[in-house]
Amino acid sequence: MHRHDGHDACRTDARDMLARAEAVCRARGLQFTPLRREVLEAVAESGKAQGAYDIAERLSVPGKRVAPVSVYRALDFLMEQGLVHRIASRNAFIPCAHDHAPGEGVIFLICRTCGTVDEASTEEVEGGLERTLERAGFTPSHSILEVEGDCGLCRDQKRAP
Amino acid sequence: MHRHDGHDACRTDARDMLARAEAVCRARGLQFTPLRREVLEAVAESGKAQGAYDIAERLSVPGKRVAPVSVYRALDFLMEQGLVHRIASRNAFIPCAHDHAPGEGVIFLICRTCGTVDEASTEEVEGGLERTLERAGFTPSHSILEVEGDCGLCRDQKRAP
DNA sequence: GTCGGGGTGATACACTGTAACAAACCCGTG
DNA sequence: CACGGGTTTGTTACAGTGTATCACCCCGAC
Repeated sequence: MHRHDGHDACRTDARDMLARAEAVCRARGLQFTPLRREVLEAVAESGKAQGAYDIAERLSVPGKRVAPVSVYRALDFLMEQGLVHRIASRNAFIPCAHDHAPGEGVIFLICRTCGTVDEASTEEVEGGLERTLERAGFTPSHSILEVEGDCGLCRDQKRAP
Repeated sequence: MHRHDGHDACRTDARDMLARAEAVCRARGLQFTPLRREVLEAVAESGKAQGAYDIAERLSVPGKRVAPVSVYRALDFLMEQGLVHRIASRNAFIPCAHDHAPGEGVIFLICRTCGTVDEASTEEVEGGLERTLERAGFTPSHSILEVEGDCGLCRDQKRAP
């Protein structure tokens, strides 16, 4: 599982992500264009979840404006390739921090204090969730699991300020 | 747990809900105003999740327009009292179908075919979720659990058309 | 070359939600 | 009854999120 030892760790993640994204696209015969790279970088450069408009603003420089619609298209692409996740409760996006085991879902751990979003595996809830759905006669296709609270760092800082 | 035997069942639920809402407000010394009643009725009259603007339109009649902002205020009130839930992945609202055991969460079962939203208890995933959060050093304050898929009725209809 | 498809730019628009202020209402008190 | 304070609602305006549409560009295939 992915853990934030400190916020500098994200920088390293970003480099890994770009390499992974490049590999994924090459393997699937898809284009990893400059825009897509820049959007992925913008998402990856912060542990926090980024709004599409934030990304657009960050990528815009005097003379070259990146419109939100372009960001959305790049994000759609990146999400289809599993490189970016959408946080429904925040209307925001985060880089996918790790390769997921096939068939396994993700729990998003959203820190309400520092805004970072961590990922955890669903392996320990999968069984109970399946039983619950089975009992309800429901056939799942996609699950959203988002938990808001305080991450370890912020909790410690509150306890010993 | 709440089960949809057929869509007519929702009509009955709606009546129960209004009675319960009235009781809850009286017990807490809060006003169950006509607007709040109408909004709750509008939400309850359909098993589907309703958008705030849909509700506003449904409540508006020639000569008396209900503005979305009024609907939002009523929804905020109803959510605070636990009478209505918000579905984050749909930007929509549903009536709360049952009294929740204290300290227990809800899983929303969203049918992508007919749009109805059912509720299930989190009791069978609670343990695994707590262990996962504990391991991640994360202190939860609020969880969102939404599953999209096919409800029993729609699955049966697909299997035997 | 030109034809076609994917990607991008640009504008406009739809949908979702909130801020701010005024008017109406309720209710207890003097 | 009149007053005063809190709550609810109406109204307008606006911020934030996401999509539709069309034109343009690039590049590879025929």
